Amino acid sequence: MKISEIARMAGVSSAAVSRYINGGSISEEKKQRIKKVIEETGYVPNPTARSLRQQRTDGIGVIVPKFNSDSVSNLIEGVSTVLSKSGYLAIFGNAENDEKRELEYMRLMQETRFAGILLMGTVFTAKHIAFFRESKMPIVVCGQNHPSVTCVYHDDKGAAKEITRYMIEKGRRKLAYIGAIERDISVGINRREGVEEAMSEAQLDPSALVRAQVFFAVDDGYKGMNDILDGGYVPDGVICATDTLAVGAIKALQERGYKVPGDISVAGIGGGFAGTIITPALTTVKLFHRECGERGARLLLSMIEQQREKPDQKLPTTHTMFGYSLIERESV
Amino acid sequence: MKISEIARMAGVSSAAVSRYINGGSISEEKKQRIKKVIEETGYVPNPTARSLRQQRTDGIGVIVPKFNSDSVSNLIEGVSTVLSKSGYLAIFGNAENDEKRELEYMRLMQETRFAGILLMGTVFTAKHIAFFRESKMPIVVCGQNHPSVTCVYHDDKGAAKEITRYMIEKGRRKLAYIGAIERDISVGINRREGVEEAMSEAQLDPSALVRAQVFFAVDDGYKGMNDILDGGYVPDGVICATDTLAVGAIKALQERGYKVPGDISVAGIGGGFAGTIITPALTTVKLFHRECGERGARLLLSMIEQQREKPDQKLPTTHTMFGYSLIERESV
DNA sequence: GAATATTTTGTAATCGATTTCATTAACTAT
DNA sequence: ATAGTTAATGAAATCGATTACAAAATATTC
Repeated sequence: MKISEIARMAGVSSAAVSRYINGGSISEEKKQRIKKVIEETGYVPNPTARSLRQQRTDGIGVIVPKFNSDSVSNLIEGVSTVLSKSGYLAIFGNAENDEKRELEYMRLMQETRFAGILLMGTVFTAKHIAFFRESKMPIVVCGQNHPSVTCVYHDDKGAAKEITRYMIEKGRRKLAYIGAIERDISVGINRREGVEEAMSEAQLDPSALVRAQVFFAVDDGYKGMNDILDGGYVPDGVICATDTLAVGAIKALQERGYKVPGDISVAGIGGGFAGTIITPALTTVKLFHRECGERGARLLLSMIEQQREKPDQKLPTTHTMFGYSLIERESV
Repeated sequence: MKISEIARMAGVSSAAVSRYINGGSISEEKKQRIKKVIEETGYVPNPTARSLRQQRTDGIGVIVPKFNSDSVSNLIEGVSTVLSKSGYLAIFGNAENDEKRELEYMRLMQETRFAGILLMGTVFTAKHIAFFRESKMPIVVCGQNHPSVTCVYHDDKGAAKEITRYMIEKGRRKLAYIGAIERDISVGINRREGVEEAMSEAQLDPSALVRAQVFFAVDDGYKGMNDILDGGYVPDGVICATDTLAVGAIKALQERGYKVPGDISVAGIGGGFAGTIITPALTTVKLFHRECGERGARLLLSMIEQQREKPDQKLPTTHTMFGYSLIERESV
C-alpha cells in the first residue's frame, strides 16, 4: 500500500495525502475522505522513502561498552522505555569496551544520518572530543562529564566521599582503595579523589591510602584485594570503586579468614543487584543508572526537537548531575 | 558525497559506479578509476536510498523481554557480536515482558522490511503462531521451541532432570520445586517435567513433589520458598527453575535458620553470575545463553542469504537444541 | 571477414515518500 | 466591485541509489 494508491482511493493527489499526514493546509472535506481511506487500509508511510526525501532517519543510536553488566543493562532499560514511546527507533551498538569501535559507531551513525546519538561513555580520546566539537548531531553522553558535549552523569566524587565518610564514622581509619583504571575519568579518577577528600577532611593522610588499580570484573576486585594484602598492608576498611569489585574483594578476604565486617569493612559504589545477594549484604552508595538513561534519552529527544526547529545550528551543551544515596547494609 | 558525484569524478556513469560496488560487469580500466575516486573521497553509498530501491533494509530486529537480566544480556551479547561483524544493523526492541508488545514489534519490523527478526521468546500466543506461519520473513526464536518457526533453544527438560538426578544421588529424597509461570513452556513446563521425570526414574513419586509457581525475580523465589515452608512441608532438597529464584529461596531458608546445604540443599538452573557470588555458591546447570545468541544470529544470517537467492519462498524451519553442563558447587 | 554471441556502457525508469511551485479558489479590506 | 491576501490544490521535481533496457564495443565462431 503506497501513498499514490491511497490518493487514488480518496480521489485526491498524493500531495494532499502527504499534507494530511504531516499537517499541511487541507480542506476539511478532503481531510475526512483521506482519513477514512487510511483507516480502512491501515496505511503507514514507508519510513525509508520518507527518510530519503527528508534527509534524516528516525533512528537513535545508543552506544554501550557491553551488554552483560548490571549498570549498563539498567541504563539501557531506562533509555529504551523512553525511546519506545517516542516514535524513534533505538539502534544499539556494542562497542566491546573499545574506544575505537565507539568512534566507528559514532561515524557510522552520523553517516546514516541518525536523528541523534546516546553514548554510554567510558574513555574519551582526543578523537572523541573532536567529534563532539565538529558534529552538529544531537549527542548525549551518559556516565561521563566533559564540557564539549551534553552529559548526564553521576556525582562520582560525592558518592565516593559519602561512603568513605561513612566508613570513617564507623571507626575505620586504616583504609585501602580498590579503584578502576584511571583512563575512565568518572569511575577511575573522580571516585578515588572522593575517597581522598573524605580522608583529608577527617584529618587522615590520603597519601597513606593503599590503592590497587584494576579493571571492572569480580576477579579484578579479588586480585586487587589480594595484592594489597600480599603487600603486607592489612586495612580495617576497604572502599571499592564499584560493587562488582567489592564482591571480589569480600571473597578474597573471606578466603583468607578475615571476617567482614568484623575484622575488615568493605563498601562499594553503585547499588546494583550483586550487592543485595552476597553475604554480608553490601553497604554501598546507590547510583541511578536507570534514571540516568531515562533522563539522557529525554534530553536527547528534546535536543532533536530543537534542532528540527533551527537546523544547522550547533546545539548548546548542558550538564546534568545526578546525586546518590547511601545504602547501609551489613558489610561496614 | 553521492554516486553521481563519484561518477563525474571518475568520468563514468553512475550505473558503472553502482556496478562496481555491487559487482556487475565492468572493464578493468574503469574499475581502477572508480576504485581510486572512492578511496580518495571515502564515499559510502547512502543506505536509505539503497533500501528504498531494493525494497529491503539492512536492519535485523532483535526483540527481548527486558534488558536487565543476566540471561538476556548474555544472549544479547552473543547476538550483537555476530551481527556487528555482518554488515547488518541490530535494532533491539524491549517487549517489557508483554506478548502484545512483542507482536507489535514483529509487525513493525515486518512493515519496515527488516531483513530478519530474532525473537527472544517468552510466551507464544495464537497470534504469534499465526505470524510465524504467515510471514515470509526470516525469523529465529531463541529460548523456546515450536514447530512453526526456526528455534534455537536449550534442553530444558534434560537440564532439570540432570540437576534433580544429581540431588537425589546426593541423598535428597524429600524434594520441593520452585517453578516459573507455566505460560512459558521452556522455563515453566519443560523444567518441571524434567524434575518429575528424574523423580520417577529414581522410584520417587513425583505427585508428592511440593511446588510453588512464581515469576522470575529473586523476591519470587523468596516468596515461593516461604510459601512451601508455611504450608508445613520441610523438604531436604529444593530445585529452582532459575538461578535467580534459587538465590531468593536460599535467602528465605537462611533467614529461618536452616543451613544450606546442611539441612536443605538448593539447586538452580542457568549458570549465571548470581550463583557465583552468593554463599553458599550455587550448584546449578549451566545453559549457554551467549552461545545460543551467537548461533541464533548466525542462523538468521544464513536464512537471510537463502531468501536472497530464492525470494518469495517460505523458508523451512529448523530446530537446534543446546545441551547443558552440571556445575557442582556448594549448595547441594 | 561475416555472422553471432558476449561483455560493457549509459540513459532513463524506478523505489515511495515530501516539497516546491504555479495556479485556482475563497476570503478581506477598501 | 476591486484589489490584495490567504488557503487549498495537484503536477512535477526531488532525495540517492539500483536496474531494465537498448546500444555499442568486443570476443568468438565458422
